[in-house]
Amino acid sequence: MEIEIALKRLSALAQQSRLEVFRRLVQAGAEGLAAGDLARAVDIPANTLSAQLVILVNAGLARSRREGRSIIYSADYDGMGALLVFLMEDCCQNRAEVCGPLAAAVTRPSCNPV
Amino acid sequence: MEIEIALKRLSALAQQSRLEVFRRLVQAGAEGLAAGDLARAVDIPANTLSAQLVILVNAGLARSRREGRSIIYSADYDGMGALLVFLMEDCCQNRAEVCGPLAAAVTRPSCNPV
DNA sequence: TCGAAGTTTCCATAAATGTAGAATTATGGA
DNA sequence: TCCATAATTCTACATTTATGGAAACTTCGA
Repeated sequence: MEIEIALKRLSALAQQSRLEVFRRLVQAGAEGLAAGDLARAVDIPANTLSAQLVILVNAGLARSRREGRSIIYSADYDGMGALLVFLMEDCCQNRAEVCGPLAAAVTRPSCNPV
Repeated sequence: MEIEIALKRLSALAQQSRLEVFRRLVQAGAEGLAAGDLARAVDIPANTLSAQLVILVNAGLARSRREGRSIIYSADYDGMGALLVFLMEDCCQNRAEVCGPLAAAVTRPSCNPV
């Protein structure tokens, strides 16, 4: 992954409300959440949230689609996975000290559903 | 990990020169690098770099120690590992879509030295 | 005790970011 | 066609962040 993209994604996550929004999107799964519902859930004015969502989408961490009058946002798992791989490989050079705790997390059952 | 700490670490990495500095520190390994050498390597004025290093240390991504007249900086692997675990577990809920590519990375030989 | 090397702190300035009111656009129902 | 709903874009303002010159601090060798 190019550094510029990694920086964009890191910046997108490095902000209180955007990180919370992203987590909610992950929880919501593939169906996603309408912008309005999201705004109510995180208690942020619709236009402010809209600006945050633009940043997440632009960073490749979320997607949007229209459904009637609503616009539905969902987490971009591929984008997030690629960021984690970048941090692990390019940034940390697969150092055992960093891999260790992560290997434990990645091999947990929740991470490998049947 | 607390959200606040995660945000601090993400912010610390979400900046061009700091990300580069962190990568160099990872490359340098446990011995680390003197602030001055680092400044020359990344071509940044000493005082500017110093401010960046404060941010990395404060975020728990780097450590410093004095050696004679020099101050040696090194990457904090534990801090970085914890951030990755946070992103994987708390943030992404160990979703298989995100774990997948990461599992591949984590099981590579370079990540599990003899 | 002095001076040089290495680094940080102080400070001011420029640039980027976050926020939300008001206006605008798109959609669907009456 | 008209209205209400859902969301975005425009705009301005306040806050935060990045940057580097100058001064100060610490360490070591002469």
